[in-house]
Amino acid sequence: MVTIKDIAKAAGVSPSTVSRVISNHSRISKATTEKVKRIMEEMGYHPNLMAKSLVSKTTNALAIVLPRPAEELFQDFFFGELLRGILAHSTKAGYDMLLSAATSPNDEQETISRLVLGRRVDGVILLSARQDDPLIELLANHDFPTVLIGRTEGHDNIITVDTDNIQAAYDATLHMIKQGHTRIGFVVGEPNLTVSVDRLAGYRKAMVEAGLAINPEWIVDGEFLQQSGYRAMSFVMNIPERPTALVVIDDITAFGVLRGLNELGYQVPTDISLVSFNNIALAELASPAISSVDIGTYQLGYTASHLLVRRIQEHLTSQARNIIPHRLVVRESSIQDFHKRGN
Amino acid sequence: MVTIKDIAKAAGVSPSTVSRVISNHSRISKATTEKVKRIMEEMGYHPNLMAKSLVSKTTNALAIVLPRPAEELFQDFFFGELLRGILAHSTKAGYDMLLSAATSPNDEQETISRLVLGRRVDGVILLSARQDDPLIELLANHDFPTVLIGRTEGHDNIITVDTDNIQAAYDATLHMIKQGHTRIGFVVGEPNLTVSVDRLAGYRKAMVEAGLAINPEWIVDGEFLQQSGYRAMSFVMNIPERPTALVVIDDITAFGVLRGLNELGYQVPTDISLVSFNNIALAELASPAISSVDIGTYQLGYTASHLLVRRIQEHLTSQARNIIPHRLVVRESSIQDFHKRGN
DNA sequence: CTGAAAGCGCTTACAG
DNA sequence: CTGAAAGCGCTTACAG
Repeated sequence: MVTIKDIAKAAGVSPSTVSRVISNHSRISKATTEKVKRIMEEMGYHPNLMAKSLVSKTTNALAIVLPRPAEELFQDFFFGELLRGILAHSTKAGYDMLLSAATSPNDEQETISRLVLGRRVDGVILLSARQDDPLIELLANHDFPTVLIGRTEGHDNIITVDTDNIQAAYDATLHMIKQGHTRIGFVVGEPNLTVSVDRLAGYRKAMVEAGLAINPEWIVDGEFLQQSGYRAMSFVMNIPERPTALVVIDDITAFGVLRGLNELGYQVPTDISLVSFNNIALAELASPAISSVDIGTYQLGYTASHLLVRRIQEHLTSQARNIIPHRLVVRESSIQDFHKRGN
Repeated sequence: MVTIKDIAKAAGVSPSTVSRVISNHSRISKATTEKVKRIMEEMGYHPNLMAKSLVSKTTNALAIVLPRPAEELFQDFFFGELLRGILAHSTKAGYDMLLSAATSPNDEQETISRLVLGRRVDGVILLSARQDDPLIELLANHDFPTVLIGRTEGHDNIITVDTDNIQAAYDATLHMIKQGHTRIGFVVGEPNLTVSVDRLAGYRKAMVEAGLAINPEWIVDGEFLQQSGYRAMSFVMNIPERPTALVVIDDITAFGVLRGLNELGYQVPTDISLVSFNNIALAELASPAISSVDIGTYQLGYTASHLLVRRIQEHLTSQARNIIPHRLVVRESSIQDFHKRGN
């Protein structure tokens, strides 16, 4: 392991000078700079990042905290796309990303304390928000640079990047209403995630504004669906006044819905229309292709990293709440004509 | 920031003693241990991980190197599942994971040098193997603890965890042959990935052993497929002696194939049968459900982390090549009867 | 069972 | 433009 001292000795200068050359310090003669750089090259010098961190009190690393249970999350392309956006920026900004998963809630607290209070990272990105998340509490109390993808209340030192999920669900539902549907159902997700709460609210809002009734039986449990798409859909389709359209919490769930309907012999969109959220790559490859609200997932991730780095480097808390625009991508699953035209 | 010195002072002992309490050193009196622990709790002490790393010369962190272009990889559930397995183990073993993406090949070398030679991590997991990968070269030359998910040749200090892809493709092809197919095609992936090479080889082997001819036109370019599943499939289905079955490089590509066939009005498996690889969660939710070789993706990841940690902690190079067993999961896409029974 | 001292590899005022 | 010195927060022989 070649150190700064070795370089200094070989170059006939002091360690301080070598250090200054490395950090492009201004007042170093060109001659020295060149000589030192040449020798570093020759001797294969690489600065010890730990030593650097210790004295600079920065790590040039960020942590991504995966929502528990990490078991499921990767089943969703959504997180992959989010990671892609985060990494695109953080790599460019010169930050390493630490991926932190926790098995239990206690575990999670401990892991984060260790990383954050142990100064292993300079900032944290939380990938999802629960109601009254103790983790957010912890980070806010320490005023630790944090960006949450999602929303939270009552902590204005936590920067958030989010979709306007109420509006997004409103738009999706309105799309169905415009297609002439009046009996529109909603397939819910995990209830204590804010995203679930918001999307359901947007759906309700659109229905109410359009003067349409909501039959509680039209609200389908997405969790139940996972166990058996067949039975869940069988139940929905046998309600006397069954919905003719469904707004589905996310694309993966929509795949389950599609599958259940298929097994029952129903056609989408002829028998029932579908729209969902996130617009993962496969939504387009489903048969029929699934209409989905594109929430700019990559952009969410990229922006999260960007805001976090800015917060760290410039010590300025930017706007607390940042919204990434969404847009509905209409495909076969919600347009009757698509099929009839044999598209 | 409360340090070991602060604790020492408050507890009326030396910093050495505090350090020993933290690391559960044997010969420390119970009384001192308890007092120090209590005070650490009271004062909210958290060890500075960077300082610890500097002196112990270990980081308790591993790096995952994402294959370039990171742009695409997350589009595949496969990597998510792999990450899940890796994290499951590394978290348990007390290692943090660093996620490293590189934009360009040069960049990649530089990033890895920085992490590895800068002692930021104790080991590296490479997620995919190319022919003559310079990264493998670099890591092998430094004898740096490395696990490759895939295979490589001529570096016996690189531990590998892999699927027997030749056998897996052989099995998948044989499955088709047993269904009575004689004209079986293959949809290839990126040609310079070893996994592509191996799966194609396994397909050829099965065909040759069964005495079946391979028409070069039956080998379909998966890359071309991405641009237009429609045109790629249209080409295949219009070959005079068109294949009646396709072995597809992976599930995502199979979705593209399915989509192209659908647009052309062909039925799977009635008109053409399909089998693919990886068995991502969505394979089961496709319509029809896709037959796929389950390669134990989670297990691949878990094992990779396990072997790496063992290599680091016990300094023993385990078996260079480790194979995770695979098994074919048969679904509708390759069984005519499935459909006829209305399953 | 415990402490004083040296050191891990770097940075950064301070002085010249 | 450059160097000597102190220090970041920890660990670990060495000595008692």
